[in-house]
Amino acid sequence: MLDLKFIRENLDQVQAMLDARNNSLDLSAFPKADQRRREILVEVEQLKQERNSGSKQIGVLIKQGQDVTELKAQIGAIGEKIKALESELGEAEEALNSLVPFIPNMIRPEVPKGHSEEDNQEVSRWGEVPTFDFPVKDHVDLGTALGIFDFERATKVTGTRFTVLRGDAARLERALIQFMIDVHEEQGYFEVMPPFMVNGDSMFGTGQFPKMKEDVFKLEGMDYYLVPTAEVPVTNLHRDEILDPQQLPIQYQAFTPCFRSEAGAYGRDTRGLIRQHQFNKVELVWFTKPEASEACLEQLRQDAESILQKLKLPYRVMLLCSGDISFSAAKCYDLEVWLPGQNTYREISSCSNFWDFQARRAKIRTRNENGKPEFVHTLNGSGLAVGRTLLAILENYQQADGTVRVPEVLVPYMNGKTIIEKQRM
RNA sequence: GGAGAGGUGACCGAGUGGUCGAUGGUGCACGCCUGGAAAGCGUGUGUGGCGGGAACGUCACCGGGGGUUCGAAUCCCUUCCUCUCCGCCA
Repeated sequence: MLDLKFIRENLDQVQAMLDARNNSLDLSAFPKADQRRREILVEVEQLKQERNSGSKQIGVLIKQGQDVTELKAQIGAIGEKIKALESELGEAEEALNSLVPFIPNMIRPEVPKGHSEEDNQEVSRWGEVPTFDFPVKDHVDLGTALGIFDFERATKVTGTRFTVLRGDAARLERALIQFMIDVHEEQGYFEVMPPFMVNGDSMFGTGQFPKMKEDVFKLEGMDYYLVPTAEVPVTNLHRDEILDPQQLPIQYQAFTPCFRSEAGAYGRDTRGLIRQHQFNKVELVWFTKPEASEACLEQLRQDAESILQKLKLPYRVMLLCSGDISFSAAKCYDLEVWLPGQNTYREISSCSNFWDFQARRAKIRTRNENGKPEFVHTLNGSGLAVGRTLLAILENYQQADGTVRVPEVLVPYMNGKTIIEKQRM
């Protein structure tokens, strides 16, 4: 959320940000509602002051045994006025509440202007795109032939966009999770395993709510939601807290499944593991002092990249443009892994700096040098999306006979297994 | 799920309608004392909104929301959470 004062004093900048994001949110109601709120507030407070001192006086007079009937009536009348004004105040606040939480984050100046993912800026590339002297299969064909995926039964058991991993694929998924956590542990991340359901306040804190309500799964009759990413429970760990500046930066990692309704993606990526309602992810989350966050984003990105490097998967780094960057983010890098089956790079990690946007929503603060509370900066990134990593391994490590080599660093996690072959059952 | 007890400031803990943003203690900060330290003594020590250049003023906040009242931490309703007992259960 943006600071009211900031919006008030920089409405042009906020509008320019909306334009850059291709966001058609209408700010025209803001100045009037904001001004009205403050005017009424001043008036209400003045009346309350009168009431407070009057009430105190009544207390004194009663002790002295004097008659207070008339004064009571006077103060009572002030109370009526206050009630009326407060309902007006409520209207002004309602107007602000239906607008301000829907305003996305300001964007860092170095973020390129653009309309869609076409305009994202390539920052770097790592690794050699593999060449094959046989017809390349995509992960669906590979996995189905190997008997490590069962899409049909997953559809029977649950529905579309779910998958059953079998045998070595299930093991590889667990191996990847364990491997990622081990690497990040060494990089200084403290592991937490949070709840996989969160309440509405947490969803608001990280910016999923109120705007993206239709993108998450809600539990019937409860204010509980399946986590769309570990970012939500982990960032909200410190909601309503003032963090000791000496503890910063705090670096967490968390493995969780992620649940997404994919409401806006009906025809897209219907084949295979790319876009599922449920997928696993190891998430990295930072809480930093404001002045440190820009450097921390670079570190975070490196930490995520290191997983791809150790797995020897070719990838490129994209700096998202203003039209493609998410609601809460001020700046975001996507890591895109090479997928031979699609002959293209696909997103496998997203590393974002949220500035003080989430911290303000979730009231996560620290203290500055003068001991005054100030909002922290929050950052997070996938390190990495596990399902897409598995898919990338299958496609990049496939062999002519349809088997798949296990990346060297994962062999110990696979009980020494080096090749994934057709499953026995 | 049934019965009961609670939720107060960084922490402990008073406060059951009136000058209470809240006694006291611990902790913390600064000062005095000391060769130095401990002890002791003194002073200070919440957050947010609004107004103001600032000093400061004012309003709000005693789990959340609503109500009664001239006035609520204190009374009523509702909701969430914690603890104890019973039930159920991986």
